[in-house]
Amino acid sequence: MREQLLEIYKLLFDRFGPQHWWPGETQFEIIIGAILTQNTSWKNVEKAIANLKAVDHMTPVALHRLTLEQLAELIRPAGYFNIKACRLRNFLDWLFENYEGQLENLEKIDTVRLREELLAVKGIGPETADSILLYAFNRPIFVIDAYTARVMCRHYLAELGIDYSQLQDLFQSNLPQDVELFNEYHALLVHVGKDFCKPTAKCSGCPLEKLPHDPMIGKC
DNA sequence: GACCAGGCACATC
DNA sequence: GATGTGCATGGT
Repeated sequence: MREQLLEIYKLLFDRFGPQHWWPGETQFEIIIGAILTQNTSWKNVEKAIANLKAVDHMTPVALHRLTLEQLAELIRPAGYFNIKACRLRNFLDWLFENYEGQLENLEKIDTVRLREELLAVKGIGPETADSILLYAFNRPIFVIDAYTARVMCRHYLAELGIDYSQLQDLFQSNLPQDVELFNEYHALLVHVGKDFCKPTAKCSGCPLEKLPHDPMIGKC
């Protein structure tokens, strides 16, 4: 498995190069983006982030001062705006009630505990927590998403229906615990997932095309 | 107009 | 524990 995972990484990196993830200017913006992109295309998230920046509210203090209604209106383009406004508020409440609203106070928390605390925030699930850990806090955690499952299942490297923690363990136990590797690998999987590995797409031109695969495997 | 997009919580069985 | 459903905008 280790060799296969490294081969896939090499094929993807050689074709697409570094992805420079996460798209976001600050640690806080990365976190906000991670929550807003839940089941939503990044293009829509960009509009919501642009709205927040346009009114100079891309900071914990400014965002925490908004009413839920104001927050929801600003993030409307990202979809699910009412529920996501609550989720952002939940995160901010946790940050202010426990860490004085300072992200730097989270830096000293060990990875296992920080993950548990993030998961305890209502609206932050495994993928969102892990995206925050890897991309905002540079912790060696491998992010799993729908694209990851799709690519792995299509190439017979995981069973259909494999759950989040099993798939995450597959990567983390077979790869060096390297933040940069985890960063690029996940970003590359998203890239190939978008371009070539849609449920009904053909594999023609995919850098993984030469590997054993079943093009009929779509959603996992 | 149908389908999909970088999930998650909750209800029901 | 597994499965189904609501949440919502915007692009293809």
